[in-house]
Amino acid sequence: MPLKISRAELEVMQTLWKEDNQTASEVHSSVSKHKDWSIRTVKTLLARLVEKHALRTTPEGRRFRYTTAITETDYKTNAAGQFVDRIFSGRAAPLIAHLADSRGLTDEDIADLEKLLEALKK
Amino acid sequence: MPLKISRAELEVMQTLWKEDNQTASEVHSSVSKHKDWSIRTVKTLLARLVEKHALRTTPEGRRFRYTTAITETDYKTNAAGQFVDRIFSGRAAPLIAHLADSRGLTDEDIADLEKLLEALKK
DNA sequence: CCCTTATGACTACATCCGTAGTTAGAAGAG
DNA sequence: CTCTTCTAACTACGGATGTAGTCATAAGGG
Repeated sequence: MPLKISRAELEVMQTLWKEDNQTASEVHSSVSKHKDWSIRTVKTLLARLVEKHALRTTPEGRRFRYTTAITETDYKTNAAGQFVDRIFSGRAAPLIAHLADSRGLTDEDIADLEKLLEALKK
Repeated sequence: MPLKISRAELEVMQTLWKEDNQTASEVHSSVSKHKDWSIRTVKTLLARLVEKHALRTTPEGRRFRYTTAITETDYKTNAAGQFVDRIFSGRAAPLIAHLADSRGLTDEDIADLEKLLEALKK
């Protein structure tokens, strides 16, 4: 089940990955740093994510706390795979080439990639 | 104007990037190798891509030929950029790490990346 | 105890997307 | 000239998405 998370929903997930187990209004405050959404909107997104089993709720008094049901790593791994499949026919190198080309990689990126390659070659 | 192309539309674009300047029914035949879509569906997608200015039409007798109005390279560069921004906060290295981790890179990928890094370091 | 407020449940609605169907006219088959 | 067929144009329709609004209710403030 390849779990589709929309752009707006992802914003909410990211907040909860950073700080798990928040209430709706806490999520709203956190998200407000980036997005000017009403509390309704945030709640709708939370509800949809619960439907999709990306979040779980635990009752606390008369409200909920939301906790992530999938890890950020799993999600990213999946998303990255789907993306390269869709756009780059599954090949990673062309993707990197495009990124390098269009926006340039930072020195940090390059250093990281070198380390990664070292590790891969073993 | 960050030109949104949906999955289905992308399939059509890819066909035209491979072989530009086709009629609707030619595109339909080409696409049929991968997707079991009716000619109607293909035409709808073509029309939507024209609306989005991703394709242009040239009349030929009483029908059209469709030509790409954006290059595959530009599209991919853009898509890759948006993707890393959205999911990986703009950092390429973590994306590669995820790909390497989850599906493994082919030897070819690794070789390509090495060459790329060589070039980048200069 | 009553009123305001916060909260979850449900509803709304325009747009996009996947996937077509219908219609009207041009062009070729006979 | 008539019938079939191909094509563009327009229409359809359910599900996902972005972005909320309404309603009933529980809880806390005075």
